[in-house]
Amino acid sequence: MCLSTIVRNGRKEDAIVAVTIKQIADLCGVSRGTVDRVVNQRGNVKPETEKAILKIMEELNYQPNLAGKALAIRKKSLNIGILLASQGIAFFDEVISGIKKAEEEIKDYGIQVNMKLQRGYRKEQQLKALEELEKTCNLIIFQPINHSVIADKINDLHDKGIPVITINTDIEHSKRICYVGSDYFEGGATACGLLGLLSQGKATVGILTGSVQVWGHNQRVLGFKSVLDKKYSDIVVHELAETNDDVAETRRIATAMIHRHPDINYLYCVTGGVVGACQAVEDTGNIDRIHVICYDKTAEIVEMMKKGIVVATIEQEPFQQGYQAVKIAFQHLVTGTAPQKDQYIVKNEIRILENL
Amino acid sequence: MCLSTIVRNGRKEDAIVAVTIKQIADLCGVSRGTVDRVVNQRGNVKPETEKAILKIMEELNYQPNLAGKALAIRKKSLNIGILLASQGIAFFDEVISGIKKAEEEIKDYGIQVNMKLQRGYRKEQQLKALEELEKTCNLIIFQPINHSVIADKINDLHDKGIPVITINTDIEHSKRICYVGSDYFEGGATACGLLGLLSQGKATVGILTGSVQVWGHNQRVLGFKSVLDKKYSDIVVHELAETNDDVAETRRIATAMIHRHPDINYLYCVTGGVVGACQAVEDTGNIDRIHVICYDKTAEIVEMMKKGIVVATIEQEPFQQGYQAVKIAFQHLVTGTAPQKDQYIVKNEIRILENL
DNA sequence: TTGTATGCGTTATCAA
DNA sequence: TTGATAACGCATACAA
Repeated sequence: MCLSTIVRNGRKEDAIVAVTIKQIADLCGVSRGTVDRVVNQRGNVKPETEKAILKIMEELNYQPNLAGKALAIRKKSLNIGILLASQGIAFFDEVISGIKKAEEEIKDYGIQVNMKLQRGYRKEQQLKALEELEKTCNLIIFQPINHSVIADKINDLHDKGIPVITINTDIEHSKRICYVGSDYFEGGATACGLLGLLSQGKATVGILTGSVQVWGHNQRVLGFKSVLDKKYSDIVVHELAETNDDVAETRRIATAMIHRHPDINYLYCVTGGVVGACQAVEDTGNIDRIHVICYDKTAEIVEMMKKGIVVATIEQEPFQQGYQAVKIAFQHLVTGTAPQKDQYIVKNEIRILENL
Repeated sequence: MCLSTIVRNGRKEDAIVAVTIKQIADLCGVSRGTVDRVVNQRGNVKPETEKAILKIMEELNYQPNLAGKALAIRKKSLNIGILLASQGIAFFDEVISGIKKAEEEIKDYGIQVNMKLQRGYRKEQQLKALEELEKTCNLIIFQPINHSVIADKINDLHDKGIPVITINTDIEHSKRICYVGSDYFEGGATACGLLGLLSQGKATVGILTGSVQVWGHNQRVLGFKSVLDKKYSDIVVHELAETNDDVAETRRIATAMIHRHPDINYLYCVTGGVVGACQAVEDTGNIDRIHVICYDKTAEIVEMMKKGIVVATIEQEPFQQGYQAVKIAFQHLVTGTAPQKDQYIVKNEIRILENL
């Protein structure tokens, strides 16, 4: 059903009014209670009446009114739990802004948001936090560590009736109801496409990844290489080194890399520690010759863009990640229907100094 | 007031429950009706009681419940009118998707959306459509033609109690309550920054603008030139030609331009007619030498990106333009408060083949 | 100047 | 297996 009236060239295409339970009840000659039982599948309805009601519902394309539901649901005080390993990572500030914005929009539906922020990626710590949250929450949004223990926990929660939405990072073999985050492979492909354009197809690259254990990091590298293989035979990748997302380590590793391969003129930072790479470029006196391509838009990265060391960075709509995840959770809690998509993929956005 | 509970390092920061009119009434020892009169400034309240109620409202940070308002308001059936000069312009398809999405979210609040799509930019036509809409709508979202007659009409509507939100294009000296759209100057700056990076600071450019009469087009050219002057002394702009957004005309003009200046290696399309520019590149046998930078992501532009003629395009979140405009309109209608910002600026997003 | 009653659409409880 | 009724928070018409 659609409330809108679209007028094209003066002809009205449609104009319909919403249907209520009361109307259906009247049409079927039953009470609102009975219709409610059918709509929400509570049982205890004579098969024939149920069939009749379903038919009318179908015909009139009944869709429950959210505002009405909201008011009625209010007493139950539903709870959305959120768990992020965001402590100390600037990227998540925007994610949290998005969460807050969505929370603002749904708060009148009596739905609380309960956010836990952790530091680091230890699976025991994450499990413990999940067990805390499951006591009070009706749905959990979190950024899973890629380990089977976590997947098992998700399935456990699911079976207990607590749906899980993964955010920022997905996990395989789990019953999470959907994923909200970026396409890391595309992110890697974008980096390579960009590097190809900036270097006019001829470059020597050092890749600094966080950890070869992390799925997202690997996906980016794979995406990068796929474009490399397809389009750029004159772009050479000399090395791929692990930095563990640490600035100091990145600085050391990048410096050594530059010394080993003096012809490197691009550093591709797959994840954190970007500032370390930039420092290595400065340390070795290569500001004008070596360019850095990376992800996210932290204050430090913006600084490095102003210095001309980082020439471009790729963002993945952090605000939207938080906003969408909460809105989808809300929809699921209030309507009870499964999300329309298995994955809600945000965009990989290229930023240069001029469109920061 | 905030419903959320944030736990950082195990410490709860806050946990509050929402306040209702009923609670305030009880606390003040008055009836709900009286509180309602104060909240909605309907008058007829003894100054002292009003003061007391306001004090409690302040203390408890009362914020009306949208779901409750929605249900009560429902009988009035508020109407949002939308007017776009979008017929035949692919860009607006996404804007309309955003409008539909927002409409979906607010339809249960009893608010209808009434959308009029026109072809072309004649001010008489636009005035007529506005006069149609004003008969039935409580708020109008539209894309104004930059003419004082339209500004006057906006003020007229405003004075009649019909607030106006401008979308995609803004207009000066008018009482529109806010603008939702892109920053054209930044869009131009982004194009130049990108061109600078791709050409490694050395290029010869032909600029194809739509019309020097259109404010947005000019802003882009100004933004482009500002970056040019600041950063790129080796980028030369040979010509700036008007194409009136027409494909055939763009093709003709661009072809002539290329013949006049055989050293041109970049065409910067400020607005429509991009395909014409690409055809000119093909016609003159310059596919490998001349690159096009443009705006928006239509099917034709994607084609030209695959061919390698368009190397990058800049999008301005068309979906968000539609979505945000309607959501802001909704907020304004339901809460009666002015929008928080004067301008809601969407991002200029750079797209290349890999992150389309 | 203030209070009361009713209804918006849905859910939940109780009685039939 | 059903129907009636009372909330939820707000707006409004009407009564006091």
